[in-house]
Amino acid sequence: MGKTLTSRAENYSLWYNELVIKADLAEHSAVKGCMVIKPYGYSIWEKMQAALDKMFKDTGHSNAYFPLFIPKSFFSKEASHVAGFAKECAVVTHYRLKNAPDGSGVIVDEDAKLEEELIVRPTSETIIWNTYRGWIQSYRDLPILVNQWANVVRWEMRTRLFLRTTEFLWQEGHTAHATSDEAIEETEKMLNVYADFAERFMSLPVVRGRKTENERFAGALDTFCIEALMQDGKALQAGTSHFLGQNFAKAFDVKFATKEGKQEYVWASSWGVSTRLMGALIMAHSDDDGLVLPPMLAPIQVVIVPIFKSEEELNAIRKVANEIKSALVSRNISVKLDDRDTHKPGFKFAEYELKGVPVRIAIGPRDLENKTVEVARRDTKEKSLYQITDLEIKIENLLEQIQKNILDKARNFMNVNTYNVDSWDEFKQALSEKGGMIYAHWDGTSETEEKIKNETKATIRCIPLDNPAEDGVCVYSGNPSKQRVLFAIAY
RNA sequence: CGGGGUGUAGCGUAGUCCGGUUAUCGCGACAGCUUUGGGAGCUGUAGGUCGCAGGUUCGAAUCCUGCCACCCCGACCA
Repeated sequence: MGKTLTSRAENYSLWYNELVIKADLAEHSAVKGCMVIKPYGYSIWEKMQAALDKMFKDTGHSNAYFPLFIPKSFFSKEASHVAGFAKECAVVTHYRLKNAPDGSGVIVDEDAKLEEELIVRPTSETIIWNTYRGWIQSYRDLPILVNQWANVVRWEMRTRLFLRTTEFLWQEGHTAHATSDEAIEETEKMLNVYADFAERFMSLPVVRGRKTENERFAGALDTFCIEALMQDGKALQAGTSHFLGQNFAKAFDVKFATKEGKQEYVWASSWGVSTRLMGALIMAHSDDDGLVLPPMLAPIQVVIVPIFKSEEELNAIRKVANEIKSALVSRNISVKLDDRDTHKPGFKFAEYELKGVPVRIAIGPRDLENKTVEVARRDTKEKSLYQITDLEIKIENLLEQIQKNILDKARNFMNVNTYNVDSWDEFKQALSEKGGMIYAHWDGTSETEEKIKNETKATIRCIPLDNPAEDGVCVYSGNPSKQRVLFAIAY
């Protein structure tokens, strides 16, 4: 069979690439750096979207939609923002094609040059804040709590399916507030929504923290993030939430009248997660046999595989299988009955393992006699015989257990691979030997951060929010430090 | 964007250095029979712009030029 994966130990990055393709999540398109998200992969993304969208709505946000194109001049208005994104923008310069005179196809019509070029959005702060100017006059118009689900384009030099693609899907929340405190509160609230989502739905433990000045979002006063640890010991930034201060309000002249009748600039936050979460999900839990999906995000939670020798046997099993299916569906469990007679059970077992279906129920003639089914869980590969009575309740419990077990396993992995380091030699050795999340003292300067990055490739992922104060000396410079920060090699 | 590698049927590949009948093999697909509690067996059939575009040549998968895409390493980044 051609569907065996390269093992993680052999070549982690090859394993990842093969898994994404063989599990039918996505494939490369004809366009450099852009992927086709296939139905199975997209249905996982839809589950993520649905859960996040509900969390956004529950915290008072509404969805809206802003244009794909941004006038180039908008980017000049916030200096650090343009500095951060200028190098990776796709630019629309013309609006028309024409037939080539030599009949070789179509060419750009030079007569159709745009007066002002349009940028394909790499993020929407500028177009949104330009719009907000018209929406906000008074403190009564605030806060604005808006999210948009959209695609964005960042012309990255090196791409990888889901982890970094030229075009990607994401959501971006953009909020406007009357006070700094309120905007900061929003920034932190949404960071917590992300962390909560990661743990509850993705079974992914994360570290919440604050970015250093170097790693801050272009145009933000403060950037918060959640960082997760992948199985190869590298960290992955899984979501960010920014306190933008009044930077965009000033750039786009968005002021409001306070209760006292004074004109003041509006305070802002923005926050986002992307299809990169798919990459995090895949890399955090999957094994050498394929995908391992937490039940809450699995498109198919339970697959039923009949085992039969004859058409009559299949019919008898099908009757029981359909009863089980209905019982499970009535408890909101998504079930697929794979009664194809064109593939053998072993083939189906392997296929659903590759695709990460959390629970498999096999029913054969023996089971019909004994009123049992064979239940196999994807996370541990354990198989056991279940009495068919109240099966839906048992399966519901099992799904919860699997969800929890995957989280526990990931958390344990993170704990084992998180450690304190107190000297430079130890730091370098830890990075080259095991990777993982390293807590070390840092003198707080960008110079030191930069030097550490150049010498080891490790970056400060964040200054964790729940960081205890602790006196120490910087592992690199030996200068005094008040707390440890989180270092890792990152995706 | 710099360095290295790759591109031959849906997938994986031989052939490329050293040009020469009808482009190799396996998996998969299709048909039939036998099978079905961990990726089935046998027999037969179909499937190819050799990444794309030029060029050299009597003749190009093979040599030359340009381009496109993917993979790895760097720089950049969610």
